[in-house]
Amino acid sequence: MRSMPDDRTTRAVIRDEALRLFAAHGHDGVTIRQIATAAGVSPGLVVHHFRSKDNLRQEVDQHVLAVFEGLLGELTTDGGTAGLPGPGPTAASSISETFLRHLPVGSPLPAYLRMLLLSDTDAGRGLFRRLYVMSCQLLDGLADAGAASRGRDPGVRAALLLVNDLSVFLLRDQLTAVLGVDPLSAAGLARLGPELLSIYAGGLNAEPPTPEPSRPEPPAPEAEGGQA
Amino acid sequence: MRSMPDDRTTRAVIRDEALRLFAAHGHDGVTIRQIATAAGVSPGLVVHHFRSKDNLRQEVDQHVLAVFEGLLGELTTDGGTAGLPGPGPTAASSISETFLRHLPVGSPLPAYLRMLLLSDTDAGRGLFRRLYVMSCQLLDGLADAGAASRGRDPGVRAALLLVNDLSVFLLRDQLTAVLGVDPLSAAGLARLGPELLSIYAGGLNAEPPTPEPSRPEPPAPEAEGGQA
DNA sequence: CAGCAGACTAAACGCTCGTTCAGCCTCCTG
DNA sequence: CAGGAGGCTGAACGAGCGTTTAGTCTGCTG
Repeated sequence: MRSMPDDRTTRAVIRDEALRLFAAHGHDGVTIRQIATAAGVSPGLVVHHFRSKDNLRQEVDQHVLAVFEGLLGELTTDGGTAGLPGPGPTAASSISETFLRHLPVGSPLPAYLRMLLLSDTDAGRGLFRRLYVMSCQLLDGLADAGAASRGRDPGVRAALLLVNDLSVFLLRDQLTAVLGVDPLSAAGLARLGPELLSIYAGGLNAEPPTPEPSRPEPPAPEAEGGQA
Repeated sequence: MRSMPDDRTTRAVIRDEALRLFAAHGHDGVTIRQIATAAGVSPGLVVHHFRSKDNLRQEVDQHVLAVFEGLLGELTTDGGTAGLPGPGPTAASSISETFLRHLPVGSPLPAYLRMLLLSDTDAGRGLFRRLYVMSCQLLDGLADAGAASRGRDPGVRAALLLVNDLSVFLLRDQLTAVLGVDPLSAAGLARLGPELLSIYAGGLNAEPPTPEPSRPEPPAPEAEGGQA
């Protein structure tokens, strides 16, 4: 090893490149040879460090879930609604948003978690269950604080709040193409947040505070459409 | 051809089996040999009828989208909110629900559309754009009827309503595992619908009409209990 | 200095993939 | 009845896959 540009071991480099590629193309869409090339090593070395491709997949899964849990720990010790000056319901819509704010911008972690959630694996089901429990606790907290009602069926309401939050996450690219702005970027959140907040605060019939009676515009959603 | 159990041509049988398998496992998760076996023919015949696997994929895509458009035509001529006696906002939450009611129960079409939406292909992007335009028109109609407000940013509000509707669709299996009932079955809709309607009608703070102040239930969603 | 352990590579194995090819059988037509 | 067209099969090809193996290099240790 003549020159090591970073302080990660070769094993960690392979793991990180596998993470990045898995996140982008899914577990089955990536070959050991691609991972090896991305990490700058030979395919044999990947198998030398991790016993097999399936074992590498499991190890990356565990690593991602561990980082995720660690991040969750930070967020709860910080205080769930810290940093947001708005009223209660904000927290309900910020599970993924708060999560993203604590990650480097180019991190492959969100995409990996998205892939896991959609992957029909035990890891994905466990992750969703984890998020569901969190959503239940969050709704319970909001209800105790008087910021929200538990509704007729609290378990269902918590599930709805969760999947609605995740939908922006899962359809991020599609929304970007249609709205002209990444919904999870700062600019996107500035546009999406108030609208979602308005619905959660007063339902679909509540009137918008700012007097701008512009119509919805079905056509011309193309890139960077500078609409209202 | 000694005995043909149905009136479809062999070509149509291959196409339908490809549709079913693609819907379940994605385009890259299915081999020509699997499709051939499912259709009861040899792999060579699949290539004989469709020039290549990629061409078969495109043809199945087109077929699915054509059926989808046909169904959309039926729904709009039937009248958008027909069959639903509830108030206005019902229609906003029933794009996928109304859609599903017009399909045979075991139809692979929903799963195929889900896969397309998540597939990062031109077909998927076109489908989402189509749904977005529909959502914009639907919000516009609701607003004209006084059933909903266009909000501060109608384009964003329409997008949010769409992705929230789609989220139940995309996470159907995960919700089934957690709630113990398929959210898109009749029983599931009976549980989910009122809750969503309540949020859309009055926001998160509106009190439920039935006096059942039970707590949200984080534990015991279905089979085996929660982890760390 | 001898030798062992571990990081690492290059080559090759067996397998499955999409695709091709030669040929059979069964109609339909002249 | 001759003959061509098309549905259809089984075998085979080349490429790429995950994995195995043999062997090289390097640094540590006795």
